[in-house]
Amino acid sequence: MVTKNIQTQRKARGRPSSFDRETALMAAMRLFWDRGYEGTSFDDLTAVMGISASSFYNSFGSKEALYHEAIDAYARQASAWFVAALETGQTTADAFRALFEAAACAFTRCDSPSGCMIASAATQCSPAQSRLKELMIDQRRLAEDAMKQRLALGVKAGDLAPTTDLDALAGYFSTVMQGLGIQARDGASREKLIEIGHMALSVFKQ
Amino acid sequence: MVTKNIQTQRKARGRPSSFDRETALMAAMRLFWDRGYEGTSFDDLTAVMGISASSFYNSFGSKEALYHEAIDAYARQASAWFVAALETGQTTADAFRALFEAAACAFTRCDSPSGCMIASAATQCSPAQSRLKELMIDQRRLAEDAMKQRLALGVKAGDLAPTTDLDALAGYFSTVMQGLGIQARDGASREKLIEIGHMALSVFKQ
DNA sequence: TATTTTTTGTAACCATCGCTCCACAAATCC
DNA sequence: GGATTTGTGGAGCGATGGTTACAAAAAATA
Repeated sequence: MVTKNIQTQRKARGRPSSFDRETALMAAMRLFWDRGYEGTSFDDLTAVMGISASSFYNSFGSKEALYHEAIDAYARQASAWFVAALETGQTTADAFRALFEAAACAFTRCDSPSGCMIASAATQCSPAQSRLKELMIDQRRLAEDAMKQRLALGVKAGDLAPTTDLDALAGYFSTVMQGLGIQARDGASREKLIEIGHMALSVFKQ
Repeated sequence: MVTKNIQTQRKARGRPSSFDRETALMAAMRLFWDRGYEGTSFDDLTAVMGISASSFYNSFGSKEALYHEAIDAYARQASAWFVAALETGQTTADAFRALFEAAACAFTRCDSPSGCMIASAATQCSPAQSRLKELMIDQRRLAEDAMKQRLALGVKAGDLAPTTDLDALAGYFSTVMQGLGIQARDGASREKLIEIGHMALSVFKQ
């Protein structure tokens, strides 16, 4: 779909784009992040991206295709701090402490919409968007899996009891993470989110 | 807005309704619960309510007014188990254990959409629905306040340390509750939700 | 300069959205 | 029965949704 410049020497034929694709994609991502798929209209998108309808379809195919790209971009960006945090510290508790602190920061950046684009997406939507709904469920599952893997590492390291129910614990942390997304969306401060994250770590003690 | 039958003796004038208002409202509530406000179309509503457009406006005023009624109905129904659970048991921990178990049950009933109608509503929506968004934020705040009050009772009863940060703890439980709503929406089983709720209680065992 | 390739601007398209109007139907009151 | 009141059915409205068609514009190639 996207024409690759295999030979950077050869210049592109045809009329050049008047906009930067990546910049436009980021703008679209933020709008989707803030308003969700159904809450974001086509006109809002083209306005914030600074392009016309024809350029939109020429470059991104459709609204749904653009949403997919936006989710991918967000997931890449989010998994950066997500994975990095989980690799922080010595103990499993340290890692999850870092994870929640990173989430609290990511969910309350002044240069982005609040909360998590994935956590609060398509929880309620029309049947026409059932495919997107499933996609978001998968994305949330990916995050939960990543947490589970880190917990398994903790068991292997003797950090956690071998009897630890990894699925349940990962589900618990995933639940807190998703809840944090909603709290952030509702205007909770970064400090409040961090405090909540710290409280969630009390499952480790005892 | 609604005509009250002050004198039950006197029969209602005019052509009688061909549908039961409460039944239609419940049907609408479930559809909104499942699809959200923007995800539910006018035609979907009239279809599931079994009435025509004119009867719809005659009885409910507008889509938004109906949504308000639906939210009120849900809040009444939900606060029933919510408040009852918080009054359960001796200790504060008992009360919250009951609360999470009640939530787990309420969020996974086969005769209703999964999850919480309020927790996952309008987290992402178009600016046109900003009033509804604020309404939902208020509703979520009400739940958090109720939890905070129960925690304060625990301090008064000597159940919790006087130094307990009630706001933070209530925020934490509220976060877990909202996360449970998303988990349920994603298809988590009742057992999983209960397990997660139990883990959330570990904040009590210092 | 002519040709080819790609992007852009403009103007529509068609379905759906929430909603209104109005003539008619069905009940009570006098 | 006639008047009054209230609910119903159906047609259709203006606005907006996402999408497409088409020709002009701007670049490389020949």
